[in-house]
Amino acid sequence: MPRAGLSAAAVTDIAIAIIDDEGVEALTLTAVAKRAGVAAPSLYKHVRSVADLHDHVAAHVVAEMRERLAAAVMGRSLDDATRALMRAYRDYVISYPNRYAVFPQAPPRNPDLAAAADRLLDVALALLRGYGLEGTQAVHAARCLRSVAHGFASLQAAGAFELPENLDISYDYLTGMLTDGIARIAADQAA
Amino acid sequence: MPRAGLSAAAVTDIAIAIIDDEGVEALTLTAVAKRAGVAAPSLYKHVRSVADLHDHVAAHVVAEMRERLAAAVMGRSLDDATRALMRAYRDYVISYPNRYAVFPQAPPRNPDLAAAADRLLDVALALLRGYGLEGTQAVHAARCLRSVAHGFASLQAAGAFELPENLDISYDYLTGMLTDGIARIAADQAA
DNA sequence: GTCCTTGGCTAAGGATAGTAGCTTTTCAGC
DNA sequence: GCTGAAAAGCTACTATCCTTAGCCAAGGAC
Repeated sequence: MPRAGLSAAAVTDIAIAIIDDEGVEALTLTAVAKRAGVAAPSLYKHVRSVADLHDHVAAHVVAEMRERLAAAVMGRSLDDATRALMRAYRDYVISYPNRYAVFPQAPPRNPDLAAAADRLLDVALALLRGYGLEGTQAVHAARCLRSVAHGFASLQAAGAFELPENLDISYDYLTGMLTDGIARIAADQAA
Repeated sequence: MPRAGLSAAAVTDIAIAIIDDEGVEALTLTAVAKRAGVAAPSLYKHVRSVADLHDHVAAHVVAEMRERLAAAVMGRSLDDATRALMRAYRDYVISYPNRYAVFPQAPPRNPDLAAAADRLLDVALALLRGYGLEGTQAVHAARCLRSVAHGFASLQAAGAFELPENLDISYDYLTGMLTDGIARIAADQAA
């Protein structure tokens, strides 16, 4: 039995490839094993469980998204940065429609995943700090930002928007709501 | 073997009870059969498959939500109605946190479920018509409404908002963004 | 060259969805 | 009331998936 040269990272990569090709519901240990050219139980040398594999994939997705969002806001500020962040968020979903399904919604109990999520949140908080938002008001603004971005992204990833009307325009309206709303929250903070 | 007196509706009710009690991931035919006091294969007399059962539950949830939203906007118009709709949307999630997880995001292929979803959409479209929104602009506005309401609701249902900051305030900001945004879309339509 | 860690394997067990085919209940129609 | 058929149960079985247990070979450290 020649070694397949697997590793935790390689298994995660295969899992992501499966998700991209066949959707998140196709991600089973059997499917991973088949692609890796290995018997299913062998995967347990690299992965604790299927849930653990899911967490690894999610951590990868969150980190990848954080990179993109951070790059997008880099060198920008205020509404310009907010628009860039929203654009990057949606671009990610368009690039990898199936990956967004593993994006964690509940606060993750897996520490690595939680750390990745925190680093993603930091990007948003840095953006909001540019508006002078701190503390309580920053929390409200972050919740709004997250709700809007996630709401649209999850619906788009799920294929909810069927009508022929231009999605870019819809998203521009949504982005405009958000920038105006953040300005409002910042004004309340100043008051 | 005395009859248990099951029916498709009774099975759906049991499924909903399981979701309420234990979450959507606990909904299995075995669990339903146990509560119904029946062997698992017997359920196939009332249900086509587990996916079919899911669709029935989803149709129930969508119809229930439509009733609540329709009642909330009744007798109101414009921003007053929008605020009432948003409030009712969130109240539903608070009432039945586990049920929202079966809310269909992708356009359902099950005809009954699709019909229920259409009737829910009608409530939103009627609301938007009050703003003078029709056609393309109504589509954009409906997408915004849906994204915001769904984004916040799905995150809240998943338990995403952990911080002690008052959620009502966050949601009020979000609602304010939406009413302002709809006004903007309506203004663009008038232009 | 030997030894130990590592990464494979097969075998097996438990949960779940679903099918096949049988039996009993129930009830409509006579 | 009897009868016959549809409806609603059942057991037995298969397939898929996750997971554990325990064995064996590969391959590097010394």
